[in-house]
Amino acid sequence: LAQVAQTAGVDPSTVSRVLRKDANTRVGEATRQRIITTAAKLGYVANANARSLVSSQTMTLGLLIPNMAGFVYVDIIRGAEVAAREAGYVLVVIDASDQGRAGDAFHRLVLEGRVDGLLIASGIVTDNLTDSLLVQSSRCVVLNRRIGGHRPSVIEDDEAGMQLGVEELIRLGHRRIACLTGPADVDTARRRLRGYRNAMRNAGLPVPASYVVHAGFEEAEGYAGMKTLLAKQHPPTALAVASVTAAIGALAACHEARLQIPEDISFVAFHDAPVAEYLQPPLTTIAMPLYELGHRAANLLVDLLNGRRIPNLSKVTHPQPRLLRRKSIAAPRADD
Amino acid sequence: LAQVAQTAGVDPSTVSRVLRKDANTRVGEATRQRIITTAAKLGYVANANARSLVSSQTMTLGLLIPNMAGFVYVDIIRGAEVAAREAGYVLVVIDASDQGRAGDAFHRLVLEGRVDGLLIASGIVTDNLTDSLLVQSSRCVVLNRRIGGHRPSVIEDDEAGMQLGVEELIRLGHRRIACLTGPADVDTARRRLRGYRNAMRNAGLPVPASYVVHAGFEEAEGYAGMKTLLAKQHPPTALAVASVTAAIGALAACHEARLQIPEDISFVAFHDAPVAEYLQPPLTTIAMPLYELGHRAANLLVDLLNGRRIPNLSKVTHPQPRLLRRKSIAAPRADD
DNA sequence: CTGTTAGCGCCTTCAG
DNA sequence: CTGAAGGCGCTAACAG
Repeated sequence: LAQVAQTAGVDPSTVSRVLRKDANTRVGEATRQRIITTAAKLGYVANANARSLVSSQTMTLGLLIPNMAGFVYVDIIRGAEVAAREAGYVLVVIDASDQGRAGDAFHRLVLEGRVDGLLIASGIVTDNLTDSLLVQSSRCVVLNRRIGGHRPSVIEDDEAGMQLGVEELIRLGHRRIACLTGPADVDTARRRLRGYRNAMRNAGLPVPASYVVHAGFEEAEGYAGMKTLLAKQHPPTALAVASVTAAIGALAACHEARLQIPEDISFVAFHDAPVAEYLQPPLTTIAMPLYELGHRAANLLVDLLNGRRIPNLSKVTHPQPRLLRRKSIAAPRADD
Repeated sequence: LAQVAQTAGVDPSTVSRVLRKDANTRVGEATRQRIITTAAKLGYVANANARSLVSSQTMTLGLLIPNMAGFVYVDIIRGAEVAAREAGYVLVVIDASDQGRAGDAFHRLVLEGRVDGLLIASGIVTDNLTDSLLVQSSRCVVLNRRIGGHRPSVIEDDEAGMQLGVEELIRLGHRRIACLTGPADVDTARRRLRGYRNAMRNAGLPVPASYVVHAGFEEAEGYAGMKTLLAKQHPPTALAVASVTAAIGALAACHEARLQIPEDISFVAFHDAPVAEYLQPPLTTIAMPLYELGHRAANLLVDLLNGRRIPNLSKVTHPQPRLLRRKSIAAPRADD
C-alpha cells in the first residue's frame, strides 16, 4: 500500500479510500484513476489480516460439516456459499467428522478470530460442544437441527416431506408401511418419523412398534435395519427411509432376500441425490430444498453478525418438498 | 492480552512468551503458572489476525475441491486435515464447483493472506487459473493431476491401479475388455487409460478403438458411455470404469438392456467407496490410497511454505492399490 | 478533495 | 528472567 501510494505520489490513506471505494469521501477523478492503475500495475492486493485487525471482522464464514460424503451437504454448501458471496463474505468448509474436532475447530476459527461466524451442520452438536458454543452463541447458526436454549437454528420441513412420501405409498394401496429412520436422539430423524406417523394416523392405519426402526443414515445401517424388518412375521409392503444412503443399504438387503422391488416392497427415500436415478430400481425420493437451507442459514448468520435480530427457529418451506416418482414404488400385491 | 498482563501483574510481552511456549526465553515457574491460570480464568484467546499480521503467516491451509459430492474427496480431505493439524495448521475446504470461483478463491484466500498455501484438487486447473497461480506458485500444491511447468503436484499411481483391475479381468478369461474412462483432457483419466492399455498389451490382447470410451466421472456420463458400448457389434464382456459413480451409471444401462452382471458383463471400478458394497451386484473396486494422497500433499505444502525444496512430482505408492473383489466380476460365458 | 495522526492486538529485538 | 519500545499493513477520525 505504501508502495502504491509512493509511486502514485499520494498518501496511503487516499489509496485505501480509493481501493475500498469508500462512499464517504470523494476523491478527484484524476488521482483516482492514477491510483487504480498503479495499484493494478504493482499487483497490489490488500492484506486481509491487517484489515481484519482494525475492522475486527474477517468477512469469512465457516461451515462445519460432520461428514463430507453425505449427499445432502453438497447442496447445502452451495447455497451457503452463494449467500455468503452475495453478502461479500468468503465461505470456508471445515470437516468435523469426529466430535472432538468440532470444538477444536470452533476454537481455532471463531475464538481466534479467523472467521466471523459459524454455520454448524447437524450431527455434530454434542453437549460438550454446546457449552463452548453457548459462550459465543451470537456468532453461530445451527443448521438442520433444532437446539435447546436460545441459539438460532434453521431446519427444513422434514415432517411435511416425509408425510408426502408416506401419503403416496398409502395412495398406492399400501397398509403395512414401515419407517426406517435415523437415530432416536437425532432431531431430524425424529421429525421425519413424525411425518410418517402423521400420514399413517390420517389414513387410520396402525403403526406397530416393530415397524419403526431407528437405524443410521449410512448404507450399512440401512442394510442392518432392513434385515431386522424382514425378519418380522409380517414384513411391510412398503418402506419410507430417512436417507438415500440408508435406502441403498436397505435395497441391498432386499435383493439378498430375493425380493422384487417394487413388486414385493415399495421404497421411498428422504432427500434426492444424483445416484437415486441409477439404482436398481431407480429410487423414488423426496426432494428437499437443501440449497435454500444453506442459503437461508448463511443469510441469517450474516444478519446476526450485523446485529439484526433473527428468529431462534426458521423453517425453510419454499420450495416445497417434491416427490420424485421413480420405479421403486408400485401398488402392493393383491394378497397383501 | 493486556488484560491478562495487568491482572497477572506482568508485562504483555511476558504473557505472550508464556502462552506461546516460546522456547527461546525461560520464564520463572511461578509467574508462568500465574499467567496461565489468569489467562484461563479470563478466557483469553490470542487473536489470530494480529498474530498473522506480525508473523505474516496464518497457520491455515486451504483445499480447493471441484465437487464435494465426489466420493474420492472425503478421504483426501481427511488425510490433508490430519497432516495439516499435525503441523499446527488449520485446514479449510473451499467449494470451487465452478471454474470461475477457483480463481476468485485463490485471490481471496492466498493473495489477501487468509491462508498460507493452497491445495488444489484435480479438475479445477484451467489455463486461466494457471496463469494467476503461476505468480504464486510457491504457495500451491496440485493434487491428483500432473501440471505442466514447474509447480509441484502429487498423484496416485493411477496407471498401476487400473492395470491391476484389468489384469484380474484377463485372469478370469476375458478378452473383450473395454475401458470407460474420464475426459481425454483430464490427466488422471489418461493415466488410468494407460494402465488399461498396459494390461491389455502385456496379455497380447487387442484394443479396438471403439473399446475406449471417454466419458465423464458422473453417473449420467457412465450411463451414456455404456449405451455407446452396448450399441457395438461386439460388446465387451468386461469393463474397467474410471470411477464408482460412472460405474453406477453404466450398471444402470446394463440393467436396462437386461444384461446379467457379472454373467454377461464383468465390472471393475477405479477407487473404492462405501456404496460399492451395496450395489446390485456389489461392485469390485480398486482401492487407492486417497487418504495418503491428501496427507502427503498437505505435508509437501507445509514443507514448501517452510522453504524446503520439494519435488515437482510425487507419486503416492504406499499403500499399494488393492483390488476389492466383489460380485461384479466372473469368468466370461463359454461362448465368448 | 487530500494528508496527518493514531491505533487495531500481538510479537520481537533490545535493555535492564 | 522480565519490562520497554517499535512496528506488522491497514483504516478512521481529524485537520487542512
